[in-house]
Formats: sequence, C-alpha cells, structure tokens
Amino acid sequence: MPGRVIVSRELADIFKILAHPDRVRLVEELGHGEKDVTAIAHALGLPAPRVSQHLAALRSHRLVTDRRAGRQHFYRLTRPGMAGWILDALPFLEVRGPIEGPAQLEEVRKLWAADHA
Amino acid sequence: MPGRVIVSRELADIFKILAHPDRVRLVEELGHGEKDVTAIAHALGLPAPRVSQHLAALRSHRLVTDRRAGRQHFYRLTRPGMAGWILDALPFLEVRGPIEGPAQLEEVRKLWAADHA
DNA sequence: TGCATATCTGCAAATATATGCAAATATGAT
DNA sequence: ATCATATTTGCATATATTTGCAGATATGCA
Repeated sequence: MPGRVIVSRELADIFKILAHPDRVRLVEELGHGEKDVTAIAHALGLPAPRVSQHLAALRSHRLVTDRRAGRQHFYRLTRPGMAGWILDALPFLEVRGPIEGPAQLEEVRKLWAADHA
Repeated sequence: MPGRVIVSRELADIFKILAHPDRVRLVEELGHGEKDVTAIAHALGLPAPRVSQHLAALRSHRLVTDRRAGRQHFYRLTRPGMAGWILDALPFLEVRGPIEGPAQLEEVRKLWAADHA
C-alpha cells in the first residue's frame, strides 16, 4: 500500500507546518493578499526573525512564494485557496465545548474576524 | 486581538493532531464508517497499542467518538466531513514537484486510492 | 565607501512528541 | 475461578520543535 502511505506522509507534513498558531494566523493574513515580512510581523505582533522562520517553514513545502522588491520580500500563498480551506476546519474545533449547529459556527467565525485589520 | 488568537490556537491544535501520517490514514480509514481498534490496526499495519494512542490523541479534541460493544471499542469520526476535508488539501502538497492542473491532481487522488480496501 | 534597513541563518536551552515494549484493565467464554 | 482477547496506560529513550537572541547577508541611500 505504498500510494496512501506516501500521500499521507505529504499531508502530515503540511499539517505539521500549519500546526502552530502563529503560522495559522500568518496564512490567514496572506489570504488577503501579498505582504512583506515587516508588515506581517507588525500585524501578528511578532519579532521579524520569528516571522522569517515561520515563512521559511511554509516555503519549505512551497506553501508560500516570495517576490523581492528592493530590500523587501513580499510573500503570498502559492495556493490562495488554502486560507479558505483552513477556515473550513472551524466546524471541527471546540471553543467551549462542541460546536452545535450553524448558529455557534457563526459565533466562531465572528470570533475569528473580530479584530481584522 | 484575542479572538483570532484563540481560534488560531484551536486550529493549530487540530493540525498538530493530524500532523502524523498514521493519524491521517486513520482518519481516512474512519471516513468509510466506524471500526474497532483491532480492525484499524490491521488495516494500517500498526501494533494495537499505537493505534490506541493515536485514537486517544484524536479523542482528546473530540475528533473521534467511541461506542463500546462487548470488549470491542468502535470508533468513528465526530464530524464525518473531516475525511473529505483532508482530501481537499491534496492540491497543496507536492509529490515530485508542484501539482499543476487537474490532471496531476487526479494522479494524486489515484495514488491515494490505489490500495484501498 | 559607509550607514541604515530588511531579512535570513545559526546556536543553545527548554519543551514536546514518537516509538517500542511491558504491564494493567476490562470483557467474555469455558 | 481461570483463561484468552481487546484495549489502554505507563515508562524510557530518541528525536524534533520552539523560543529568544546574536550575528550574518543583502539592498538602497548619502
């Protein structure tokens, strides 16, 4: 059964890269369009070196690509659909107990969007 | 910005749990319906204790629930849609370079389904 | 050239996860 | 009760990840 094993390993690698709150927020941030490292660092309230490391992790599996303009590196999602796909996982998570019904799901979506720039 | 931080942490937790090839295959296995631990262990070619630990991880965030019948524990996905959602990530992964176009995506889907029981 | 800004890389300590195996628990059958 | 089966739990070791910080590289401007 080599086929599934290979694919599941690749999928697990992607999940591993996304398995960090900062990187989840980073991907959602890039869901709105390309941004340079400093802008991302500011938006996320993180030191630039850390953002750079997170981006390196995402780059290692080509989840993001970069475009250099002068001394700034603008990053964007290789597959813009990824940001939306992540939000499709909202029904699976638990914020104060299981989410039952579309009403509570809407709650969580609002919670996510609450402080959007 | 507490809203997004909380949600992103929950999302990252889910990604962390799925960030293991065995658990990815396990979830896909349960996508076809409930199964008991031994059946899963056999299908995945893993020792039962390890499957049990993987299930405990999935259970810890209510990604699976169990039903006991005699000495067997039948597990199933709390949200059956999760199996399909994982497969939606196929366009994001790289099997021998980036996947370009629906043709290569179909390749990967076949690769996944290749040895299905 | 020299200086400031933007980004990246490397290191070390703390923390977390994976793996294999042994032992414990629970259920059902004789 | 005794025994076999099914599942879970615990422990020890190996490996990986996170974090903060320092230093290195690269670009643009005076």
